[in-house]
Amino acid sequence: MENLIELFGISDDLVPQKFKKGHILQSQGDVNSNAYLVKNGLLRSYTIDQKGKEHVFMFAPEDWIISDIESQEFHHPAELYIECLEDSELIILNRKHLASVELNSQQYQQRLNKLSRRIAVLQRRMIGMMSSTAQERYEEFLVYYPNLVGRISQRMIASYLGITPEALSKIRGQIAKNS
Amino acid sequence: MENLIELFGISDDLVPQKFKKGHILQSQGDVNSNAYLVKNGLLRSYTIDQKGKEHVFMFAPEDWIISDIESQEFHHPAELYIECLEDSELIILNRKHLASVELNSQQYQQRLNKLSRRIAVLQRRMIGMMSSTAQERYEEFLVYYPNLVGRISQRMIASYLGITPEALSKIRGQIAKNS
DNA sequence: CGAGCGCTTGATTGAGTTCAAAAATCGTGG
DNA sequence: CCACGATTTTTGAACTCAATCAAGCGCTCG
Repeated sequence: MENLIELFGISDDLVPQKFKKGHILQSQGDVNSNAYLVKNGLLRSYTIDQKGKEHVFMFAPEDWIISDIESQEFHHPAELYIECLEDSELIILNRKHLASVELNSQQYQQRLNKLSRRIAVLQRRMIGMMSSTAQERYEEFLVYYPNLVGRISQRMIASYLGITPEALSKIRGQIAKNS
Repeated sequence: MENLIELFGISDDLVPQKFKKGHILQSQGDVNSNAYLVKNGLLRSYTIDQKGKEHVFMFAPEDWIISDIESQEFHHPAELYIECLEDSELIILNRKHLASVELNSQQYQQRLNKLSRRIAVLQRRMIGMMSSTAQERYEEFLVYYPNLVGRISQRMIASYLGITPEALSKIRGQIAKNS
């Protein structure tokens, strides 16, 4: 946890702030987007597509950092909403912190490492999306995020998996039957 | 192009090597994986799933860098094959180059920038995968990679889009009819 | 206590897959 | 440069997984 903060080369003025469940930290289209370090609680990022449907992009429980990278790094309008799924305490990292003064080599390495890890996760998810059925993806989700399952509504999990809540409910019924 | 090499802090011993179309540079399971900088030609990375089906993960034309990040960065067995789709000239960047001696701050920033960009691309692709039909994804592909379309077989494009070649053929037929 | 939200269940529909076979294109050796 | 075999692309019919539509149950929190 401590080293997550060191990652940004700053430790003053980074006081955790409290937000209520349901609070939307930033919206699609926002230009000055932040990154959020979760001290405790749970966030999600998501988009709303042309047809008005939500798609969860990622969840961020304790010790995770969440942001719209494209917006934050390239100053584009954000594609993602970021929302509190629980009452949460967050450290807000704005552009000033992120594009901060000279970092040392180790801090850079840590940042590179974090980004690489995220790419690895996305890579696995993309491949799963292309090669696995909804049921297989759900079972994989249970394995990878066992501690999140109880905290997140089925609706959100379905949205993360790229299916409808109805489809997930049927899959769960199916799994329950075979055991 | 030049600055792509500078990105790795080295300019000696990085001589382009030639490979024939069809050559497989690395396979699923390989542990000592490299990154490949394409001077000219065209590469793809792909996996083969449990059912024996190929899924194209990305294409890399001139000036792109391609690698299995998880393998390269975290020393895991590679999940991706990397293959030449055309006769190609490549600069091979092995771990020694990538985990190289002290980079300067600008070089680090460039690397962070490259990784962020790749995340942005993956993010867009994931969201498209969840919210768009096969036809919409194909049309978006035509817009984003107009210069690749003629160089890549329909089979590969279908695989990149996450559909079968038959489905893509029907989509193309449909589009041709309406114009 | 009631209204609304989340989850389930069932019937119907539809986008894309699978299987099969024909037509077009590519590449290689003669 | 042509011819032949192999691969790619197209087309069609049957099928499947997940979406949609609709209705009902159970909570919670207001």
